[in-house]
Amino acid sequence: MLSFVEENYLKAIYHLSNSGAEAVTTNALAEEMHTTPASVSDMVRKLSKKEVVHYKKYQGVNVSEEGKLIALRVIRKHRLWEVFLVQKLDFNWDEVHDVAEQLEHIKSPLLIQRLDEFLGFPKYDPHGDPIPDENGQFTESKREALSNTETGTTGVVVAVEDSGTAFLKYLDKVGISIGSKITVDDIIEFDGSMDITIDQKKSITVSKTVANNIWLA
Amino acid sequence: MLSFVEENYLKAIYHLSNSGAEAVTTNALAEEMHTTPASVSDMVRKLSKKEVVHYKKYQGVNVSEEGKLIALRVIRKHRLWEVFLVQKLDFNWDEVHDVAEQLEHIKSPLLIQRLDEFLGFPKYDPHGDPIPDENGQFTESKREALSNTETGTTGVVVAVEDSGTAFLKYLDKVGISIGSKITVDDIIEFDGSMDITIDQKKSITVSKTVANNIWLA
DNA sequence: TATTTTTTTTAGATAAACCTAAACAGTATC
DNA sequence: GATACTGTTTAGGTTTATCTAAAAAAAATA
Repeated sequence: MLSFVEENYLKAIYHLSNSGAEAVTTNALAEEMHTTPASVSDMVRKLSKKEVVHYKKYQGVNVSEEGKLIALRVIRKHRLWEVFLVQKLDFNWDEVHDVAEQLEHIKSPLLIQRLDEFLGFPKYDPHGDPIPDENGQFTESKREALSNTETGTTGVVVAVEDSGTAFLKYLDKVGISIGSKITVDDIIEFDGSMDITIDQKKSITVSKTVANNIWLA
Repeated sequence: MLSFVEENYLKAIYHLSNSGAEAVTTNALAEEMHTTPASVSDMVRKLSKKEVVHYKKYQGVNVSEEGKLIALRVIRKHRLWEVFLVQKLDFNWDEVHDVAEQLEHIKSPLLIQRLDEFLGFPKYDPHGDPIPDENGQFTESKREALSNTETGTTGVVVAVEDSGTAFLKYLDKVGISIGSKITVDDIIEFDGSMDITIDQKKSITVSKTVANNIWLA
């Protein structure tokens, strides 16, 4: 049985190795965990002894098969709680993260099973991120960053890459949410910004940075 | 901000001083917390420095006004989560305690406020124990043990004294739950057992022991 | 290739929550 | 009132997760 802290490290390692380099460096992990490289070295050695990560000195870390499953179960809990908070308790999607960060560590398989059922077995969280099942399996879906599409493309927003408050507030302001239908009207070559129409009503221009953070399907 | 462990000590001190002696002894607290008297001494000194308990060496402990409010807020969270587990996630009332023991330490005033609202501002948990408000105030209610009533009395079950699995299973079997309407048809003087009617439908006989553990209002 | 810089690890310390063993305070018994 | 007993506290040690400072390894640069 892993501690809260160990679970959080595992989640961070899984997350980092899923978004870039194959081996997660000590410094990157220290930054992600808001701690020092020295602390990371200690913890990683401990996780390695528990066989939930693969680790060789100076070579970075990666989750083991067992560690990956543990990380995915924590992610599952996190995302199910986010659905609960938004759908049942009327939280805004930018208010849920800190609370879900706590709730994800509650240990009770029955609780998660019942919560899943209560929520109607959701497959995506309020940010559009997929919810793995208890075996760590995702319901696969093809998706594409808005910034990768061509003029004339139409798609539905299924996820956002950046879950930070600032970005979500911006999306609320311009009227984009999960489920919004977006049509690409024009792409400005100069800076990669895009003219888009939201739900066939409102037309706006979004920067390349914004377009990079919106997933369509 | 208190740690999980400190919150649990505070809850235990509050609980013990509310059910017996005025000053809680080190040994009693050690037993309640499943730890050693030495550990209790350490912790109590620490809580005293934080001014959440009153403590003089060799004289036992008691919660301070501030400590009492903290303890009551933890109890509030515990009981609200119990209501959630039973009402929304279909837990049996004898399955909720361990999970609520974890959930009670989640720190988010907004979460508790919204949960309270979602549950319809319940005043009692599934065992009939009263839920304090955020200021530690209980909604007072007059209640009476079934065993203390007279023939002809009608009342609603508002609480059970014994929350053990065996008793709760028995109540489920005979069809008594919180909210059941009970009419006292006859009292057998010989052993104090009672003939009662449940919800104006089913008539059964309950022993004095059972009647002692059911609260009516 | 030698040297500098960056990254990573180790060494040694700290705080929280616990432990065992020993000392001390308070109470009961003779 | 001295002695024994029980209850409580202190002393010293452990584990977990952190830190700073220093050492070691790897990478970058001259």
